[in-house]
Amino acid sequence: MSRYDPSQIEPKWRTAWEEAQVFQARHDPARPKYYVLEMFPYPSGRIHMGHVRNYTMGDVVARYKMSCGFSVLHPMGWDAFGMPAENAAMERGGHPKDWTYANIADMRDQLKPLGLSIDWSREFATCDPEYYGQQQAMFLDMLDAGLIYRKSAQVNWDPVDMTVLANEQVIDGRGWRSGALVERRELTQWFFRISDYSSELLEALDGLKDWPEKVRTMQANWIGRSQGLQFAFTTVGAPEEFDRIEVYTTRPDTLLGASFCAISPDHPLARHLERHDPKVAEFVAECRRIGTSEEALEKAEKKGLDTGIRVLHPLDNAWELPVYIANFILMDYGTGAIFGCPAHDQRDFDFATKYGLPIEAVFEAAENPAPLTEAFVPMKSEPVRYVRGFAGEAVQTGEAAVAAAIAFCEENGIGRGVTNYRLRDWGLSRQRYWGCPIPVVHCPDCGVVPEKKENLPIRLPDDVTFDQPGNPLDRHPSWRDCTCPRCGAAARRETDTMDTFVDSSWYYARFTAPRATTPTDRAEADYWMNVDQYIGGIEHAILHLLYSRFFARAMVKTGHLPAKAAEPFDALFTQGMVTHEIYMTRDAAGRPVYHLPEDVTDGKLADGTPVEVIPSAKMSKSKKNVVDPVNIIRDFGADTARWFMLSDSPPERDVEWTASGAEAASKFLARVWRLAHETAEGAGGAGGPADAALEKAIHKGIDEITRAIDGFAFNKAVAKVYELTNTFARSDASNAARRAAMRIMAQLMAPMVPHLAEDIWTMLGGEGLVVNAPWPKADPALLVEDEVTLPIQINGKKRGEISVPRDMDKAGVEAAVLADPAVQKVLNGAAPKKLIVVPGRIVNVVV
RNA sequence: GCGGGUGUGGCGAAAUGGUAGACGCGAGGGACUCAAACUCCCUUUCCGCAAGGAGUGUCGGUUCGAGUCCGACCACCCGCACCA
Repeated sequence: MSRYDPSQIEPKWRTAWEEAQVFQARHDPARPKYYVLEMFPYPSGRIHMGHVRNYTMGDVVARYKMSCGFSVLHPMGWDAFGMPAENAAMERGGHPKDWTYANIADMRDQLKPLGLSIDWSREFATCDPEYYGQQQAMFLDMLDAGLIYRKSAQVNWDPVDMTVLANEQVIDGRGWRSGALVERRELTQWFFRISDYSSELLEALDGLKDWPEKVRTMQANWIGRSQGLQFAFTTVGAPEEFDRIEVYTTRPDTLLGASFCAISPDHPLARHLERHDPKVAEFVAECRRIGTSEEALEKAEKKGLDTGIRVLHPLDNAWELPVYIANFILMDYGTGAIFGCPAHDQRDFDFATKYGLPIEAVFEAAENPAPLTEAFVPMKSEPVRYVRGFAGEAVQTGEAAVAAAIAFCEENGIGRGVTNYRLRDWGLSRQRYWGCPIPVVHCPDCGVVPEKKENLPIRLPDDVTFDQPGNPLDRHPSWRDCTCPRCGAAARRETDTMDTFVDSSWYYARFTAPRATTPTDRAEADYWMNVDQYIGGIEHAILHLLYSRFFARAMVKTGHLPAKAAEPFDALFTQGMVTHEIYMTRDAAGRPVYHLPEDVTDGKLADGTPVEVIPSAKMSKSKKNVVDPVNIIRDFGADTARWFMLSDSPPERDVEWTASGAEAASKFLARVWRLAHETAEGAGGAGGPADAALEKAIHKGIDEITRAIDGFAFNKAVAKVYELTNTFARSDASNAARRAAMRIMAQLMAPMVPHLAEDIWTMLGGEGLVVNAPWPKADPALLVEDEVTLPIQINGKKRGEISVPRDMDKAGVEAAVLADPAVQKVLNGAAPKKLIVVPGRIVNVVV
């Protein structure tokens, strides 16, 4: 064989790796460990380019660390519970279990040809009873530890399909299948007490040095710590038991700008009024139709209803404010009631304008105050002049004024300073079949009773159908009926299952001992935790990563993880999406028709119809801008797919898939293979100084590529490999020097294109498998240059350059610069105003 | 609406506050070939014949020097608690 043929090479090396069991993670106390984890996939049935990119990046890290002498854990599993399986069962028939396991088998078959360094012996799916049974055991421990409780919460209810809808299933306030107007309903549901950990989860973010700053910022904002004042309004004309309304404010300094009090439609007072006043009932019902997502509430038009009730201003009892029920007040945040200060909050300003309420400025700009045409909301750190202040200086910052206002209110018995968090408890109940059953029983005598651990796993029944609306567990003839684990009386099993975020909140821990008969194995967790490098999409920046951080703490508390694993992910990397152009034509009615990239050549369909090209967007089935990795691997090989996914774009940014880019990647790999082949056949030049130059280039390459991989700059590593290859191809080095150089190139490329690297390694007489070869080390002596080129700037613009010895002192450089003809011409005999010499970098002459 | 991010040639991009455009794609020219494919070599930010000038989303600022730092704005992307 004398040409690069991935279809021959790739299966051969995968077999070799498998036979040598090189990817099996070994608990070896003598060696340092390294745990690389990519976010596990949902088994949709097809892998996509996003998977290829994600898993290739993880594979580069895993293989590189392996070469550096670490005992590497690089596992793979399946986030296998969730709605799509039930939707498939409803739409196409069949069983979610069959659908899911068939998808897993398909995806595993598609993934394996990529040649990932995965320890497949640790594979599991979250829908395996062996996995979710252990999750149930932890649920019981966490329930026992007071980390889980029940309370009433709201869900989206589809009155036609008689089912609970996910937020994504609510489109413009209507159910996605039925089209019926969605209502809010209350159900008693299970919750994790994540909010007990608010301050800890917030403060521990500072320790996550190897997480992206943006993710830590997003989490900090999500947790949302605020300092404020809680106080009570005394009511006038309110029903009995509602003589006070507790409110929370982060701006107590604006108390004298209050013009109304607003309560949530779910506030107890609103609920009370709803039962007696049809107008309130109608308004509250309208509010509930907005849905449960914060996004929908925030985007909805701000509306309120005057209840007729009044409250007394706490600083002036002669001053009454109206009480509104307002659709934008969240019951979950603070006390579910606020006072509105229209002058200094845009939403309150809009509300006051709409309902004709007074707008009184509390403070104005310290300089050049302007009349209010919109809310005046300066930074809290900016000093302003208080015209209706009641505590602190007349001119002070918002921060100082808030502190002074809280102190004043505490001294005068008006209220107290409190710390509040935006983070709400994590509702884990789902009214669905395809999830982990919550292991409790409802007994008429004993109430809610935890299942006994020896009865776990509580398995999902297989004999269910999806031809009727609602949760099949609710109407299962026998599964739901059981006996009380405490008194033995007839009882009902809990039919809610767990949020799939629970499944993904501890899978990383399970990988350390996937077959253990307890959730984790202490010795294995001690050795392998924490995850040294976690890789996944930025879309998981908040929920999945925050829930996992909480769950690890809950596992520590219940003895399932060592204390060191409270923060489970030491380093996090968030990779960008894979995008592609969109090809579109229009049908007779003018509606868009999308076309697969493989059906488009040179901007035309097979029949010659030109297509409209829409700029790249995230690959999605609906826009048909998808490229199937299976086809790419079949046509070009896995190494080409891997190489292209790593080249061009920085890993954290989106990468555009282009057919020409894939071809170029393939051509380049063929070129490297050819150069290696020629070298193996004895090709070589004169040698001599060329040998030394090539050796120097190789060591520079080792240095640069190693640093690029360490820094997650795979695109730069690829660029350096190109450079090195160009140098190699042009070199006049002897065959011996070329052989040595090419072996090192094989090692440097091995994490990225492992099959090709093995082939080259063997071709050039490398010992054993390149995957087992230790990472090459750059010789520092070969990295230094004797001469440096210094650009000369005149007034900041580059006007020339000089070459000087590397260690020339400043005075020498200055003299050389002043002697430069271009500089002399500009100076025209005069002395420069300033001469800036940055050693080894640049010279700037200011004239 | 709120929170976070991104923006540099025809395209993907590179650049510890120090030569803007490394490397690759595409395009153009050439060599090889009967011809083509493959391969190899050269050119390629824009304006300009050139000298030279302009240029990193827009506007302003700090600095000897700004793609990089600061402020305002625009566009797009991610998240918003039951998609995973």
